[in-house]
Amino acid sequence: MKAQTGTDRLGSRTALPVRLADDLRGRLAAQEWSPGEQLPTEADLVDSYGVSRATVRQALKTLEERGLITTKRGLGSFAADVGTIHAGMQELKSISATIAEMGHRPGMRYHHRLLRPPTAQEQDMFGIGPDEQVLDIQRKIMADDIVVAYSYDVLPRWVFPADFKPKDLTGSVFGFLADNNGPTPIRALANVKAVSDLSVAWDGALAQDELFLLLDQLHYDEQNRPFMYTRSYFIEGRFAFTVMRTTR
Amino acid sequence: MKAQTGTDRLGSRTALPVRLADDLRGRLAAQEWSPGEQLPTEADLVDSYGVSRATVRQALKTLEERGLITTKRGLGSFAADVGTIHAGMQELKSISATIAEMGHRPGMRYHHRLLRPPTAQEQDMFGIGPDEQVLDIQRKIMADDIVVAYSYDVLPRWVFPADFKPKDLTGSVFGFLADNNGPTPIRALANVKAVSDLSVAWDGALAQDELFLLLDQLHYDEQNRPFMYTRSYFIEGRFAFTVMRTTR
DNA sequence: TCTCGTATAGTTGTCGGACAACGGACATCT
DNA sequence: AGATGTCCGTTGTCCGACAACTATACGAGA
Repeated sequence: MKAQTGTDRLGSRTALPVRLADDLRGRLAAQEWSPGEQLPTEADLVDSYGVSRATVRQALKTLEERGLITTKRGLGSFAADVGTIHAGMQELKSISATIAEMGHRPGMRYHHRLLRPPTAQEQDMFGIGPDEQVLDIQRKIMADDIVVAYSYDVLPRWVFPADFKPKDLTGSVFGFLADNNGPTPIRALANVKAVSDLSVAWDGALAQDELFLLLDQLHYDEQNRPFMYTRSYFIEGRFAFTVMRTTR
Repeated sequence: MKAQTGTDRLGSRTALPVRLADDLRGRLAAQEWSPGEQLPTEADLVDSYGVSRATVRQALKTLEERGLITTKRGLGSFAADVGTIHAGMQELKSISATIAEMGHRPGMRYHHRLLRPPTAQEQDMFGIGPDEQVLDIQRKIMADDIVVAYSYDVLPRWVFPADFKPKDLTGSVFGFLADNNGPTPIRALANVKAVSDLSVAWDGALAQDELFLLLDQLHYDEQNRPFMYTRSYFIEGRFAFTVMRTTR
């Protein structure tokens, strides 16, 4: 009767509040409640989803932190007006997934990918020795065949299978790791900068005064190990970045 | 004995989990636990702070979403290694407060501030009529007397007291609103862009090829009303922006 | 009729206790 | 030595209860 065993009205086997939050997010995106309108009360959600109030409250909390709803004590929760649910810079997803969610066709073109010894900085960053190798990637990322970003990535050798060859990597890096028993990204610390550097593009396909939004980020896995460093140069104007800022 | 009535080990009258999270954040910043080290268990925190486990869990949850700790079922919560606690772009604070937290002395210099009729776009954005006025602000924001940003702000007239004169506004806008019964910012939706436009600086104090990180944001209050639109041009390199990106 | 305080119902915030699910450590068996 | 089972500590989820808060309705008094 309860959702303990698996599927009641929600998906399969991830954390219960996460599934509930995702479901509500979908209903919000579908405009089930117009902006400012009151959502079902916590008690109603408990009944309709068959989960405990603690679970409901945690799901509502994350939606509130993401700015999709506001909750007022003694009154209820209300839908915020964010017409298009913004993907949001703070959600950690692969660039390809983000492009797909925006309704475009993701693609990529590898400029090079090779195994090489790590620099001193990379040894320190990944906690590896000078004899362990790293995979060095340079690629273009495209949406509907239009270049939206140039990305420079570095990963330590251990994230890949023992018999890995650089040529095996074709599509999304995250996708490859998920399929090959690699680490799962849990979070990333990103530095955001504005840059204007002609040399980021190796194909000379850009205008003189091209601007980039640089996301300089280090990804961590479940064990809190840094396993991927990326510098992604997004061509200004071809990719929208939004951040929902909330007070704690 | 319990923290119900007010202060036990925490501050005064904000939400309990928020106070707890802030306290733990401080202890984390003070390196009370080294990276990877286990924090007290939820049961321990319940005892030491005199709050319920629900409160403890909610506080830990927000710390986890901010990337300060990681929690593993059956094991415990562990301090993440983020040497300097990054302010974070997703925390909604006034620029002045952020500068102060970074250990610098905030300052600002108003270029102009005047009441004027709203543009059509502003009427739509704030939901006001053409006869209501808006306050138009242009100012420089400084840290230790160094200019770090140029900011263009627009607020509808109703956020200010009836007898308000533009000259009354001297320091932080958020501070003024808090002191004068104005709306409290709850969240802001920010667009992040890289720009290179000489005309943003009215004092001609910038070099030719100056770069900016533009935060184009709309602030909302508790009633979900937009009440402040700001375009802040941060001079690249003088202000660090980080985003902790997490999977939901 | 209007104003003001009070009662009331509805909702979220916090509390306490309980059990299930999970991961590690250790003992046991083969 | 290696595999297997058991125990124990911790987090995940559930349940029920009460406090705190808000808006509304109502009634007393002017």
